[in-house]
Amino acid sequence: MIYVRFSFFRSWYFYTRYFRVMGRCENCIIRQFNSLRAMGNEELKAVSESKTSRKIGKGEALFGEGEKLNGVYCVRSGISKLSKLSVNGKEQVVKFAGKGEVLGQRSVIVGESSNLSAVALSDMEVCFIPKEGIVNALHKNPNFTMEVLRHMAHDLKEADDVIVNMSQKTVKQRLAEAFLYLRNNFGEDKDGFLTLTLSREDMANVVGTATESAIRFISEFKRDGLIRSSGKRIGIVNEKKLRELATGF
Amino acid sequence: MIYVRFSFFRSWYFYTRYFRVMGRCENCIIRQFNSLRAMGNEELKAVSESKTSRKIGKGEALFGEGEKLNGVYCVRSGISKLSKLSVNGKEQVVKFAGKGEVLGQRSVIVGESSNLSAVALSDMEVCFIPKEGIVNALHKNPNFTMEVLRHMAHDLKEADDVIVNMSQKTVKQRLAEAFLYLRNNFGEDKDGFLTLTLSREDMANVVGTATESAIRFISEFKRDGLIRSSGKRIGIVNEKKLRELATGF
DNA sequence: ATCTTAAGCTGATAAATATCATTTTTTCAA
DNA sequence: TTGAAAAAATGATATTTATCAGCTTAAGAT
Repeated sequence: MIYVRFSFFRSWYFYTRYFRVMGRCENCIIRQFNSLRAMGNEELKAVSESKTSRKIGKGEALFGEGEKLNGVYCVRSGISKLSKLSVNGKEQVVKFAGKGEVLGQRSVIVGESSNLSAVALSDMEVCFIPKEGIVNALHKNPNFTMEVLRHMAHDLKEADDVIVNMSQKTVKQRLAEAFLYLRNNFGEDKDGFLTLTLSREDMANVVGTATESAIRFISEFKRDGLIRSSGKRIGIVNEKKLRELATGF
Repeated sequence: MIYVRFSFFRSWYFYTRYFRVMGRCENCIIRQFNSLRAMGNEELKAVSESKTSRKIGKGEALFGEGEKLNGVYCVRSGISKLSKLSVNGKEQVVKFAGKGEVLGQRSVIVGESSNLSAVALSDMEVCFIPKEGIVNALHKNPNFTMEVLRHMAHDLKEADDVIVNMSQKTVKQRLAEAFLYLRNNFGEDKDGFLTLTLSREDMANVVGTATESAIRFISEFKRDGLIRSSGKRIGIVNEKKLRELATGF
């Protein structure tokens, strides 16, 4: 008997460790940041019951390019990169997603497999929401659909901006912009370093350049007093100059 | 009396010439190609009554970057480029829109002014649909909203692909790809030339390079027998090789 | 038809960026 | 702590692309 209870306890522990039920969606603060806030009570209840929560370690993948998604991921904490691999093995980071963002929406909506891969850049807590709940709400709740549409419209505009930047700005300008973006979107810690710490390689893949080139410009920025660094961590020293550089004066 | 009738006739002629009522949306074939097909009868009737039709001459603008849009444009014929200007005056073409496509949707949905400008690359016939009809349908008809969402999801995926191409492919590769794209999407005429004829400058702005560079590669493609040209018109000669070039073998 | 202007083309050169090779530093596991 | 492996940094060089200048051809207006 004792053995049974012990075993039960162990499996319960295991369960909560790897598929933690973090509580009810209705009470989830994260929801306020994304389109799920437009869901009705009934829908939210259904989602809450079908969702599972997971922890993703730094470097682990949420899903890969070309993978068929059976639902979306709602980020509770941590940051993930969304990227695409080319034939020659080079990676391009298309977007970062942090707290409150929903990943995989696009694929679930059009019913295609994902065109991007999602990899955790820091330890993450995410909720997995099976697609049925989403698809159902999309067909029945115009407010929700509208909200999702608004988010997608926003993403599309951002993507257009990235295209223009890619074609019209130099690597140096894009790099400067990337640092400002990282600070605006993910903030900095108490020591004034960017919260999101990226490897030089990742940085290069955001900006769309060779790793060595990224490193060279980062060194140059340091020499010129635009940024400072401690290990991988990078701090913005002269925001004004960085901004001037990024916009081309 | 006769004078009155004559005058009436004249104004009617004027009206149909410049704001031609092309018929009822319910019967419009174009609708089959875009999200408007998901509209209900009532909604379609309202749209049909509020819409106006316009002709746009080659080179004229449908709307400019930063302009506040009071509705969307549905393309009946002709092709338009959607592009963005940078501070230094360089233009980047982000997308082409031909028959059946709806322009300005994104801006109307989020209620922002347009982030892109739309200029006719050939004479166009478009229907202008005031935003009220669209917004109304978006809030009341989940099917329509869903359809718009699907289109936007598709655009977003395409935009992501463009980002990756911009950062990972050479100008030559992107140019080869552009020719294939133009053939796939807008076809070729009876003589085997691409239907959509672009200036070298526009071509460069699609690919994201300097006009001279685009010209150089076009010359090279001609020398290598990949394409041929007659004036501005360009014909694809060796699709296989172009494709190999574009994908990097 | 011709004049004018814009577009297309080409060469020379400069600038930006990638690649390869090597060294230094950091990280992390034994 | 140390030693191996990964990441970062740097130099040398090659490649790609942009810029500038001049020249030719095509197109549109009078």
